[in-house]
Amino acid sequence: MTDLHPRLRFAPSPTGYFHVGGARTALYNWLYARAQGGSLLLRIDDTDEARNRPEWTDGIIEALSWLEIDFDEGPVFQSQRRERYDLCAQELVEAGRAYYCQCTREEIDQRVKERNGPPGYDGFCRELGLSQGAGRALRFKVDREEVTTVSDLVRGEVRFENSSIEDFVLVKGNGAPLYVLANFVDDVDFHITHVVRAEEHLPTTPKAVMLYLARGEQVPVFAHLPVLVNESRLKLSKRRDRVAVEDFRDQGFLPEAMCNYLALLGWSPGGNREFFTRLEMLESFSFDRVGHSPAFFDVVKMTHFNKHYISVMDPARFVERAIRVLEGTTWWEPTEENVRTLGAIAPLVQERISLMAEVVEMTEFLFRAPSLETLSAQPLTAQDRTSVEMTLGLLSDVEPWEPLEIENKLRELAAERETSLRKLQAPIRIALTGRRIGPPLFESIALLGKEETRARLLAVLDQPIPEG
RNA sequence: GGCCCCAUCGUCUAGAGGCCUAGGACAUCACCCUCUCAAGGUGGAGGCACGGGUUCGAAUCCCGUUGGGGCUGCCA
Repeated sequence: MTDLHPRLRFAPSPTGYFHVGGARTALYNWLYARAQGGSLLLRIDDTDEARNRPEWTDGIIEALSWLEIDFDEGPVFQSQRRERYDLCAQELVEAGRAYYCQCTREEIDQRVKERNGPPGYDGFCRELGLSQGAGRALRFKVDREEVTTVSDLVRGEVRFENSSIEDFVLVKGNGAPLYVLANFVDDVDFHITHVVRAEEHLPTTPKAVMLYLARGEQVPVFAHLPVLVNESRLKLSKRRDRVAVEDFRDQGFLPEAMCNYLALLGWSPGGNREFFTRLEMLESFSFDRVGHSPAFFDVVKMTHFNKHYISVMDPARFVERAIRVLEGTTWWEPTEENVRTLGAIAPLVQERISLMAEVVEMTEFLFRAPSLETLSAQPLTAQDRTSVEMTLGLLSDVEPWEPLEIENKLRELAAERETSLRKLQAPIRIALTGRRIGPPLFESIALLGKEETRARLLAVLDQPIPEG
């Protein structure tokens, strides 16, 4: 428990995509370890073979690296440490701290019903002296008279009456170790000093503490983080809620935005600032500033962080990322000219979008003309047609072909037609981009080039005039 | 049911007895700016769950109530 060199671990269970709650836990572990000059271990808690899959492990590791959460050691796989758990179990039996039990779930429930008492195991096999055998689970002998205290950096001392804790299972009937046992053995073997995890683990923590005490090991310090909840204030669940880090990444969330948002979900450095670099978070992080109540995972607010980080991103890096997004379309060709065009429009796009995926709809018009369907879905009024026709005539005189010149011409036209630039630009934008919103029009026209602009304006005039 | 945790605007939070007529951010509404959108500016609405204490003084401390959540698995 020496604070000079704390040792922490993040121990996800590979039962699905990487959960944002897991990401938050990993981040807090990382923040504390780095802030204290300690070390961080990655452990894969894959003791439940029925629910784990190797590809999930790969996904978790990949997502962690994407979030720039790095580890000093690991990954360590619990599935490969079976003999350590078996040995510990055996020693617990020899020391009289654990015993084999052959009760089935049905039998236990039946007895609960008969005695009409509290649910849970009643210690039926405690004094039977059963030996190891097929179908027999190993249970820890809880000292009913004692009180177990958990020292938590977030919540202080939490007391549990042992009488409220049943003789819990350490090893399954098929010989497979359970979380409490494997977790304890590993944390001891790897000299873990600080256990940082979500609050849902708090009720089982006294079981771990009992194991430490029974084996005469130094009990680590715990830090239980508030759970993340959905809009119904229920714990975020993989089944019900949108929680996969991979999904957010694919949609165009930036790792720095996610980390910044997640850091502030349950922790606050105080004051009114909300944007923090990793270094700044690290400098002010501490568990005594972690909140105690469940926090709503708000994608809308995270999107706000994302928009900010996109807008301040290094332009070259933005273009790089934008290209990766465009590579997912059918029409993007990575020619030198296209990359140059993208680079030119990039700053205007960068300050507008919230998600990287929006690059597609913001830039598509530069690489291909709007389809006939798109145009016919937004028919021009007679007035708009005249505007487009006049624009067409005007634009051939523009020299040089620069945004400012184009703007001046269109302003003149608006004045001439006694309309606002606002109204004038609308049909032109539709004709050129097929959309009502997009990057600033004059820059867009300039980038499109005189010929392409003319061609698209002519194309829209070719559209049939709607009835009425 | 039992055990544990928690409780400030819709949301995330600041607040560690007087600085609070409770601050910020997201979301929301109005207005301004404006070639669309975005950004920006100004302003508005919106909260200390309730009841008792303690104290000269409580969002802050204590107790209770209510409410919410977590766990209650031979999952993690």
